[in-house]
Amino acid sequence: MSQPQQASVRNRLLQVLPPDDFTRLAPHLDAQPIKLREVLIPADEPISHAYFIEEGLCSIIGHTAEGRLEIGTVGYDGFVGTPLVLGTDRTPHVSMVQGEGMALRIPAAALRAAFDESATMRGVLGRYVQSLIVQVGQTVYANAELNIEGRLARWILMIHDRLQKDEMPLTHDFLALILGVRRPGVTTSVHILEGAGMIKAMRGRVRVLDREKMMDLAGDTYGVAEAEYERLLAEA
Amino acid sequence: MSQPQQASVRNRLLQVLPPDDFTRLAPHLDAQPIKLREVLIPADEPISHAYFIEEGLCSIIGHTAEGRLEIGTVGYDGFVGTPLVLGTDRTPHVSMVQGEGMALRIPAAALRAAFDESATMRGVLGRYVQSLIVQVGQTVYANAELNIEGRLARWILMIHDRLQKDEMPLTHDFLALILGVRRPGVTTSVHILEGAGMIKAMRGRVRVLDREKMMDLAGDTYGVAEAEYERLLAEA
DNA sequence: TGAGAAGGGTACGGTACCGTACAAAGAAGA
DNA sequence: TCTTCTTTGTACGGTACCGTACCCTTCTCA
Repeated sequence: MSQPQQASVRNRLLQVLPPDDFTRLAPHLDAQPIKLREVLIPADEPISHAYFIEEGLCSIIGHTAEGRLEIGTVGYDGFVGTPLVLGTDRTPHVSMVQGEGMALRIPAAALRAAFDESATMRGVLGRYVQSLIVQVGQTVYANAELNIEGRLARWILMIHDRLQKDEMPLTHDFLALILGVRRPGVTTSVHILEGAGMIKAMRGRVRVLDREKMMDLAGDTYGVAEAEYERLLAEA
Repeated sequence: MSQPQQASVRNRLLQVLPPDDFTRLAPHLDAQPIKLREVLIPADEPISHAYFIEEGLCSIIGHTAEGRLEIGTVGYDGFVGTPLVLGTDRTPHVSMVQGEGMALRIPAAALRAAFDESATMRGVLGRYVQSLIVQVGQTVYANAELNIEGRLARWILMIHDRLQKDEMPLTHDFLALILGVRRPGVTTSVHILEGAGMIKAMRGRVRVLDREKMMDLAGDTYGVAEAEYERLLAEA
């Protein structure tokens, strides 16, 4: 009997679901380890499962012939596979694991059925989609207005929220990919953040030291989406 | 008897709705002229109506203390007020009219009721939200990877699709706001596009001359979202 | 018709970031 | 311990865009 209990799940969406709704999903939830660089949702292919993240981190990535770029970040605050609840079975975006952990996986059909049957379920998952839209909107803003240091600070803050660990595995190369900048540009910015005492950088790892200072750097681009998320999840 | 007939609406979402769903909405649809700079959805306030655009153009704008920036564009291809179908009544984003026209307005409660009652309605409106997410994702990409000319070309193409007129009212000042760049930067880029025969610029107006060339400039940032929209609307 | 406003053109120094290249240092396996 | 790969540090010229400033043209309206 490995069905998850609502009291013991870490995913915040599953936590706030009315018990009836959770019961609807529980028989179909399947605990799965998620591994670094694993693709949970491939591009333009039928989505077989949605993943409620319990631990770890997943990026929603827009890719083109010329390159790729992160457009959204999902942790234990949400799920990947939003197209399923938006009435379609595929998307041009890739969802890829960026931090090891665990997810509760549910078959597409089961999620859709539950979504169709329950208005409260639609409310919770819909509001999460809304918060994701706000997050992506903030990313548009950040890419347009902030320099690399600011974007780096914003991104580290977002990851810190979702991993809930002060130390995270991050190479400069990976950060360059995510932020859409040169790798040496990341190196310089990492030094600036480190010099200001915001982080401690080690080979392949970064430790968060001072969130406040990073929030100053990120300015308005950090906080709006986070506040919206909290507001939306607090709604009945 | 001023209720709109489905055969005569120009909004593509209303067109593809099953007749039963359209009938559900029709009694509540109210034809409204939309005026330049009019705010259809204010920030962080209860949304009273959604607007299915029949003609004209609306921008979804992210604003902060330091500035504002367009994150999405809606025309006769969609509607503004997406938070209503995502289970909430407000959003930090502003929806503002950028091109005069007309919209079919519907009270929030009526839209929500219809959304709740009909799975097919959820499908159509949900898929539109998905296409909007893809559009915003492409904007993230465009802002990160393209120079001003490219972003300008992309934006003109998107507006051209939605206004369906070769000539559109656009000041450099406004373009600078939308693209998040300096006004003189826009002037230079407009000249480049004009010199390449892509557009003809006049005081306060721009005429589209050569879409193909602009698509070359915009590269991958134009087309993905548009293809996704067509695919999604074609789904049963 | 003439004043004011709105829109557009141009210039100039400054800088953030680019593309590229190469070397040093840490980790991992033989 | 030596080799090899990954990751990080640093340098260099080039350029796209910035902030700011000023002037000219076109439109509007009294």
